[in-house]
Amino acid sequence: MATIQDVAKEAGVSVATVSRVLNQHASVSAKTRAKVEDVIERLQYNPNMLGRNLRCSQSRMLLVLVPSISNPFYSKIVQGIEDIARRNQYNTLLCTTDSDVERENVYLDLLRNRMADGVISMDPAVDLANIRQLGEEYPVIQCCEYSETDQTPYVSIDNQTAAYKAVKHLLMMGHKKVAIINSDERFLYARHRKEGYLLALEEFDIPVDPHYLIHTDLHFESGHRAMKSLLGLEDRPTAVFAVSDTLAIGALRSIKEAGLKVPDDMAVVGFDNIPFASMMNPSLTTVAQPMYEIGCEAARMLIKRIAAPQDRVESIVMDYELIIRESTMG
Amino acid sequence: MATIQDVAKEAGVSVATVSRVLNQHASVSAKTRAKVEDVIERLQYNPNMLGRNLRCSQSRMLLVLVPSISNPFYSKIVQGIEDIARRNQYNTLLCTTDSDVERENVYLDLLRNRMADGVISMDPAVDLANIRQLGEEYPVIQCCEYSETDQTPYVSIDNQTAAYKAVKHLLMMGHKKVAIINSDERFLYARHRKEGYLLALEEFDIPVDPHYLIHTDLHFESGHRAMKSLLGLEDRPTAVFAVSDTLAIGALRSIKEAGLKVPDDMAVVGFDNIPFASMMNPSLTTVAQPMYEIGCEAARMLIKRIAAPQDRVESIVMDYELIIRESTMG
DNA sequence: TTGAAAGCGCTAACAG
DNA sequence: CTGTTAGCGCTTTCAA
Repeated sequence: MATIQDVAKEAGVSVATVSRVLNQHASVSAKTRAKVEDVIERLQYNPNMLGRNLRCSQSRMLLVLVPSISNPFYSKIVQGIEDIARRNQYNTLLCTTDSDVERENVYLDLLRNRMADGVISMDPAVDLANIRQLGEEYPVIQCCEYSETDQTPYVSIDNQTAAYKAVKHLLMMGHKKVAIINSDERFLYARHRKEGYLLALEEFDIPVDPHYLIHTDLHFESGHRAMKSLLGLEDRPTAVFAVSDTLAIGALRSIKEAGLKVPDDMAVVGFDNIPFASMMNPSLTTVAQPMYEIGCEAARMLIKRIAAPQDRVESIVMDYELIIRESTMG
Repeated sequence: MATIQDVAKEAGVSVATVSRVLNQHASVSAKTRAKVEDVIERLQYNPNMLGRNLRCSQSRMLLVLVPSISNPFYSKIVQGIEDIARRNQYNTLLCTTDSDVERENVYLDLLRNRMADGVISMDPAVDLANIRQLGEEYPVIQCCEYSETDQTPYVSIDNQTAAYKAVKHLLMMGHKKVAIINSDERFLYARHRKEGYLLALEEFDIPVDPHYLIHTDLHFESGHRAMKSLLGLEDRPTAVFAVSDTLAIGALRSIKEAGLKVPDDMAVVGFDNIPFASMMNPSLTTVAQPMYEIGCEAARMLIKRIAAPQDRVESIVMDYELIIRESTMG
């Protein structure tokens, strides 16, 4: 394992010169440069980033906190982050928190340890007070889930309006009994989507039935279970709005197991438009989030912030789109 | 940002002592330890890993190369890797290669740059000669896809027998016309699964119809397209074996769009048993790979290898299981 | 255009 | 049990 010293000695120059060649400094004569490059090639020299990172006090690493990597929604966002990171010579440290505050905190140590130059947090479990304080000390971007009360920049969509439109679509199709399978309301997006749901009901003068309000996590087993309990209701709904495609997919399965037809017996709307949504049978009506672009924007914001920590970074609200498919329009 | 120097000065001890406290050395008196820990707390000191890593010449980072993070098959494996890594104080550097050799090579530079202590490669696109050479210089573990000719340790399943059993299941149900949607045969697992397919056909004295052999990538759009062309055949098959659940899911969609019934008009078997497989309508018969455990084993092997690079590490062949569901058994 | 030298923050001999 | 010191590999003044 050759070091910069070896290269310098072999090329008959100082380590400073080798470093300059490595970093494309203009102030190196063509001849010297050629000589050094030749030696680098011959010795198969690879700069040791551990040394460089210490010296430069940076890791060129972006910490990305996701609740789960299994949900294709997050994978898509991560793809966007990675692409932008790579283009800016950053690497991505992807960490799965399972929405566990403690685990999340361990990962945040990577920031404090200087193993990461900044963090994109998608983790709804985040201790918000914590994140805010962190945001004052380190470059932090919130993605999808965020705190309304602090200044940490975020990228998200208008969850309330999006949910409102999804539910309105069901109501316009004549449904009077619409349930919602929501996630935990400690998450802002869950609160917002519920508000949208309520707004739509109100507009159509439909009273809220508390039995139609279910809270759970995002796994499709949970969607499956939620739908099952909905189907067991005395006065069961004719349509359901699930705040995540994974939940909706679980719900579809439940309905099929009960021998019912979608959308005739039960219409279903999901949220996110993960790639699987269009492959389902029936295909899933859903609110499409621009997942990849959300990731890209978050990464751009973070990189900007790392480069100029004191600059103000504007939060971004992205567009969404209701995609109508078979699960509501047979 | 306090350094170890600050702590030492403030506590009135040497940096060596602080370092000893940090690293839980037994040889520190309780009193000194308490004093130092108190200062650490007060100064909110966090050790700078950049310094430690340089000094120790390690990054405590595991490089993980996956073709794609969108395929739940890989996400599950990555979960296993991450869990084991975390338990051993390693972090995971997850990199998506898109099966692009060049991108992969850029990521492998992270090894050469000492930004990672070892690598788990699941990338079928890997330049095999390359990986072998790398394996001589660095800790490398191959996962799922591997080279038969070199000594780099791997963890995988017996793809040939697994495919054989999957196809045999179809043949036992009376199918005489069984197609295979395979991926690129530059991948060992693709060659093995095809061999298993051929073996089963041979055992049942069924001649191979070249029209029933399709090669493509793993996206479900590709499965969708492949099935469509299969359905367009003059003498179309009555069953299909897809070498990945994603392909099978695309195929299911195609069949439904053609107005045909699964499994009556067309039986479908997938491979992997990703979580979505059981949620499909109809649910998908598939070969279950122990994805999570595969990841765990790969991580264990790598960590062992990093600790003792010269020790021999045995490759592991894991079990699989054919899971029969509605897509073949109505 | 180049080199000498300092130092990023940490760990680990070695000596006491 | 604790301190002194060297040095991991690199970049970057500063001076020549």
